[in-house]
Amino acid sequence: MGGVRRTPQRTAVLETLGRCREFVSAQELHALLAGGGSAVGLTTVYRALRALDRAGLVDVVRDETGERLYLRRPTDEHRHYLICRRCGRSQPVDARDVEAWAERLGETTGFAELEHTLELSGVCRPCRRPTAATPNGAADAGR
Amino acid sequence: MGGVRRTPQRTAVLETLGRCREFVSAQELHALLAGGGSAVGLTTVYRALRALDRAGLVDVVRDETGERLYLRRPTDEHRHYLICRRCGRSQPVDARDVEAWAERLGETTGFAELEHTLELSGVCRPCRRPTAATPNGAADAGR
DNA sequence: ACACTAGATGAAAATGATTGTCAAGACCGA
DNA sequence: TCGGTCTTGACAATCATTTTCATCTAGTGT
Ligand SMILES: [Zn+2]
Ligand SMILES: [Zn+2]
Ligand SMILES: [Zn+2]
Ligand SMILES: [Zn+2]
Repeated sequence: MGGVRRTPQRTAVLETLGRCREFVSAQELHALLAGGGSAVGLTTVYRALRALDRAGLVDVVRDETGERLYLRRPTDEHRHYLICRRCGRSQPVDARDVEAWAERLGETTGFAELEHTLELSGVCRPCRRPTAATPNGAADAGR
Repeated sequence: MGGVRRTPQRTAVLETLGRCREFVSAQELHALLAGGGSAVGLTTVYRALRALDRAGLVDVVRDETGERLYLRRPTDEHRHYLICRRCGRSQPVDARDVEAWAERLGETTGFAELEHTLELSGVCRPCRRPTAATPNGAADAGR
């Protein structure tokens, strides 16, 4: 009985997501899918992403509005990213120190089943230009 | 010209928030205010909380649904909290190591104006009872 | 005390991501 | 091939938060 079933929709979602080099929202992914032939229902995109999240195959961050953004994860352990508030570019950071710190937290606080989310943001070098004004060359690359 | 104006509504929001020992949502705060004589419009509660946030007078966390929760901050520097997923109890943690780590991140990555949010959750000791069943004594304290 | 105006209020409507519904369709083992 | 289970997707429903906009007011200057 039962198991996760292989369907063209899920395949499409995973493939399209895999092609994305930056974090994308469910809505954006849905649009991308619609654009490239394979139209998948928005509801299905949400469900697929949630499944991928549970399966640990994607990293999830929330932007300032609370919207969830997904990125296919290369490794098998969770990561944290530094994301540019201007252009959306993301860069994985080495957070092993934080991971260790978080782990230790369980022992010192008496809390169990610890979980953590760490959102890092800033302004990347390319996005930092002299005086303002300039509408930023490659205007808003991506999200 | 210009400035923040002192109004009874803002006073009420700040006072009521100050009385809360745990994180509360804007909606909850609005209900509390309505309960205790001073009725303040929901919109105003939202605006007041946003202002308090900008002023750095409150700590803000987002629960798993993305809803924002506020707690009046005792000190003048930001803090991180470990929050129980069962009862909502919160406990400030010493995150100086993480703060230092985050600070260093700017130098190594070239990103500027770094910001970070760190959400920690777990299950507190009182919420961990033998086998399930028992509806947990002080059933759901708070949120 | 009075007038004046940038700020502030709040009821109601809009927004927008996410989830629930449920009938119709597809996968896969027997 | 058959049937039960898992999936899909159009659409409606949620729900926190934001906009709108007409009305009010704190606070400054006269
Ligand atoms: Zn950038
Ligand atoms: Zn981590
Ligand atoms: Zn607890
Ligand atoms: Zn911090």
